Amino acid sequence: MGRSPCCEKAHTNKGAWTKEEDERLIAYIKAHGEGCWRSLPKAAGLLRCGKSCRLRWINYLRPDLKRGNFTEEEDELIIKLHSLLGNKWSLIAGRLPGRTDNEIKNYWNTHIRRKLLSRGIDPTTHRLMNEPTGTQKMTTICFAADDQEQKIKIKSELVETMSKEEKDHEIQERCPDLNLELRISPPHNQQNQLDHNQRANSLCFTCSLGIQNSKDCSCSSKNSNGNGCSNIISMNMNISGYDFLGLKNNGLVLDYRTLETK
DNA sequence: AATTCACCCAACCGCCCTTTT
DNA sequence: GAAAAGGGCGGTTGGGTGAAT
Repeated sequence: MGRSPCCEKAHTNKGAWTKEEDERLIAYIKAHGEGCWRSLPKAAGLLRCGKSCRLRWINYLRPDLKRGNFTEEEDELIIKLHSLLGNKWSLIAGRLPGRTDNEIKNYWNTHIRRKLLSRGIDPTTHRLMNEPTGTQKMTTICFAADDQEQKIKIKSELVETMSKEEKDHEIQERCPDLNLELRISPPHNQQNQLDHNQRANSLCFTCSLGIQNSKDCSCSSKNSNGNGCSNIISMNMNISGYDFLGLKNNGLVLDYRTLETK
């Protein structure tokens, strides 16, 4: 069974919005707020599809939009977020205040793709384009480097053509790389001086991704107050003022749960 | 000056997911 | 539980604009 169209196409305008239409839409949303896009056009006196109104508002008319060129920092942030999230433009936009998913998507396709290609980086995989393809494999985040079961799982993913030595080396390469606590944290003596309250506020990696109470979550098991964790990422990196993307964060913690909010 | 080409970006389309009935 | 409705997302398109010829 097909779905009914979102609006009556025969009686709706298409194409570029006029100034008058913009003003009507702004006035209506100022008076009534966002929401119920289906009924909005009629209520606002617009001959537009509700979806079209929503898009126009979100991508162009919203007062909190930041217009103008992307900064170098925004460029790098987009690249790093894209390497983590792929074409999840709305999630990426969630980390760039004032930017829309459509704007970022367009910017990616027109500027950043070319920029990466000029650096010899594949914009889809974020790998060097001359990197041998024989070792390409699925990316796995390893939460416990000395976990034998995890090593076996990774080993099974590695390509058949690799020798045992290569596979072992690959495992050695992968797990330490993912032990973010060891790599990014301040020196050990500083580590020990972490304020107890800071620890109490930290989240494990799975919780930072918004996956609370999962089997990988170690928040509740490590601390008497139920908050500490062996996979502390956000708090430890925050000490140096850089989030786990390697970007200066001015003391703000990157919490993936905020990626959902726009 | 006219034409062609390349680029940019606003807007549309169709699908998917979530919520409501 | 199924169907419908609503909203959101990513891919694509097409018109406008400036540069190159």
